[in-house]
Amino acid sequence: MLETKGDLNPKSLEGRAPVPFACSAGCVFFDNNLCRTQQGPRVKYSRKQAIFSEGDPAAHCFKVVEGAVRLSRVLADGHRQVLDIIMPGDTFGLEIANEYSATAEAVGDTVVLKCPRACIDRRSDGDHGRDMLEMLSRSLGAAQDHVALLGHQGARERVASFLLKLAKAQGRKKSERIDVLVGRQDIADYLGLTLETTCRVLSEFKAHRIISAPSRHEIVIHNFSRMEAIAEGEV
Amino acid sequence: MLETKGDLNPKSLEGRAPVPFACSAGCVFFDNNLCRTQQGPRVKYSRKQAIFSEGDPAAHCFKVVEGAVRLSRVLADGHRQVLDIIMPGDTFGLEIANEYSATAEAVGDTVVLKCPRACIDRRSDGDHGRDMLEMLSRSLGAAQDHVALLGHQGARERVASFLLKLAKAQGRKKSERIDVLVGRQDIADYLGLTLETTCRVLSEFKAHRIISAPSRHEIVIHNFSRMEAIAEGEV
DNA sequence: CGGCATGTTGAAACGTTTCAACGAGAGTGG
DNA sequence: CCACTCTCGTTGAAACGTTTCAACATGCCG
Repeated sequence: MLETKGDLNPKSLEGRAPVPFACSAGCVFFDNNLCRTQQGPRVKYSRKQAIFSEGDPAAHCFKVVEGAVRLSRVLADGHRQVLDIIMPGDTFGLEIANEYSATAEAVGDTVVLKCPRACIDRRSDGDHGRDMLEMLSRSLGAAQDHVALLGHQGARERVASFLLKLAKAQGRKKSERIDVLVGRQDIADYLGLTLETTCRVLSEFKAHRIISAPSRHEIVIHNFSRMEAIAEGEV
Repeated sequence: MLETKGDLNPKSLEGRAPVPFACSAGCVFFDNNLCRTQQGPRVKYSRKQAIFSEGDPAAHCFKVVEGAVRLSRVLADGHRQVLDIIMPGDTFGLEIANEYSATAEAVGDTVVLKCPRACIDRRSDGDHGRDMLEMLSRSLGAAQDHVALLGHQGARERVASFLLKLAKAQGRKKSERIDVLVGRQDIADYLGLTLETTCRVLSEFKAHRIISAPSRHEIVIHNFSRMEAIAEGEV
């Protein structure tokens, strides 16, 4: 069930190899407001399409503009671990090794910015260097949070944390609708749980009227502070 | 039971604030062979001493020269998660935020290199920029490996992976003695297990003659490939 | 030598996984 | 438009592994 991967948008800067990338002072890739300005070398991927696969030569790094990207790895035993769900504004695929260490796939229709790695290698100076450090640092922080979550938390805490993460990423305040971008299996693989356990916890939250689920892909958090308490382990 | 923290060595460069740091072209911090060359702004910490604590202003970043450093975080529920055990040659404490997001403590007597963050901010260019990216990238890779480990692995796999990680970090080949730098509780907190489970797994390995433990702080892996098989989940 | 931190082992309790069955929704073709 | 199928989600009951609680062993340092 492999899907074809690569650029959907033939007009991306990708093709013009010799001129590496407009990566000097004003490189849009490093503009944190980019998601709003909507300009730059945007590439579109459709639902479930692979952006790169584990082991591919790490030729570009990316920033999510719209949609979301699932970063995952398949373990020796066949299980899949979702390492991160990357939201608009965050970056992925910035590797120092020559190969990607994980697979990135679009979750729903997704727009990303693509920056050739040559640009990183040649011009990792000044503000760009700092920006890249910042991106990596943020990814590292997210990974460490993830470790802390998987280390000592039960199923309830994990699911609650995930919902709060989604709510925060989508800028939601109390009692607002959340778009659950990914399916239950993805949530489970991200949280290190089984699909069934994830489902049961969600049902439990529903039963306690902490959330409701108008549809498969939407969740409303009715009791935000309760949810935060659960995430903190205050059963 | 808080221990006093800070420099043991008053002669460290720490005090001479106005002259930021000899961080130009030849900055030793970025020399990957540094552990061998043994020169530079070395600071010594003794067993269990804090190098920095979660929330402290992130004024320096560090590289381990000798010994090992435990990076941990205390969660809301009081549990402690060990995020990483940092071995010679690897870096820690490189934050973009203004505060450290975890606590770093020396495991046994430890020598580290200390680089003021000002140096990072001002001179994150050229080769240094790349080196820093490389460090962060390596930390990120380690964190992602850790996530994968905690996500879908049982106690046996976790302990086996940890022992192999130690062996690798110490450059051991088959059937050599490993220095278990940290205590059982640290191993447990790193692996997201309880002290008892960790202990039981170790005992099981001993019973199967895969390892032996001459002392509390030493382990010999007798059957390396068996250990690797266990780490991969091939029970 | 005592005293305390650390490590080890046992048995019961607990939570998650597994296996299995069923339900609901989306897309397809008749 | 309906019936079909396929994927995805939901729920139940038993099996499994880890945690918890408790007791005991060992090693280290005063």
